[in-house]
Amino acid sequence: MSHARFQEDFFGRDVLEVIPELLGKYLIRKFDDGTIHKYLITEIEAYRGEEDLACHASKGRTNRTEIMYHDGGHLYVYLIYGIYWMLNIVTGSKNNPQAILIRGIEGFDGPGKLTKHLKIDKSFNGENLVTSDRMWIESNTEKINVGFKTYPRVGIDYAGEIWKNKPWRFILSDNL
DNA sequence: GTTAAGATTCCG
DNA sequence: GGAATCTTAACG
Repeated sequence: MSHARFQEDFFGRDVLEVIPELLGKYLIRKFDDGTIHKYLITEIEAYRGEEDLACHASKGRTNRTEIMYHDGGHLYVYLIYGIYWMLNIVTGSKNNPQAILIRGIEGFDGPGKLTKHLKIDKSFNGENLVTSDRMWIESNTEKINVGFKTYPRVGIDYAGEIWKNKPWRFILSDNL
């Protein structure tokens, strides 16, 4: 099969619409040595708008969150705890800050672990998944319908009961 | 300029 | 449970 890279229209919708569809799809990484690897996306979380107190954009538009205000399809990458890079995919329309945190891919569970393996760093912040030659998303032709379960998001105790309890963490089930 | 806290992981 | 480790944002 030729490339089935996802385009702007996929990422441009509301994050809650995109997130169940992103599960079970492939994250493609082309490393500097030219090798291309495909990773099944197994665990992701949604962060939705300024009203979502767990979303970084809840504090408004800053240099850090600027990328989330762009239209969908860009990457939002930041360092957490001084050690780990977090990989997020921006979704939604322009000036509508949303993102999906990639928490797990096949073989590498944990947002900090997978970015280490994928060699993600700050240079990926703002990367465009539609035009990038080192990272993009492809459809999965083998598994059309995937099962998933939802859970509350992780590590956001500060966000208050309402947002803390939103079932916006999606995990791929053993499917079909 | 200083400081507090964080979308995590590993070790004990 | 605690440390590692550094960027961001909120002070002033």
